[in-house]
Amino acid sequence: MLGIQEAATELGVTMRTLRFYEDKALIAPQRVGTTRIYSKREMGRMQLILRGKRLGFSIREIKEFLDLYDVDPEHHEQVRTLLVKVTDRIEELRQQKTAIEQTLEELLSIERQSLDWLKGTPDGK
DNA sequence: CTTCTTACA
DNA sequence: TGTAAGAA
Repeated sequence: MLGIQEAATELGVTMRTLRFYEDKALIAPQRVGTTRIYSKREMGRMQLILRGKRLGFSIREIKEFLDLYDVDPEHHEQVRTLLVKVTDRIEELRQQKTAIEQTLEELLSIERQSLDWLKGTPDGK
């Protein structure tokens, strides 16, 4: 059981971040009076939240996944939901990748044309 | 001094 | 999410 300061340090986030996710109902640390206590469970959930964020999932998506952790002990529906989200995310990234490649090609084309134009001018360069 | 809440950026 | 302010 850790205090908010220690929990934050261990997770590499700030106390604000922990309170933020609690406000979004992704975690629900115990309370001793008004001070928060972070158990192994909250720490584990935070690890998953942080990873979900790294992978580009929204807080809502992460919450959906996390909530199944309690409702579905065997993690059946949980894994299915995860697979769907992961598949969607992969597709989303592929589209972004294509968009970036197109923009890049367009930019490279302009760069080439500019360079060529410069070659034909007096003080060219 | 540390944590909490609330509000604003 | 950071930061600030006032309470506990």
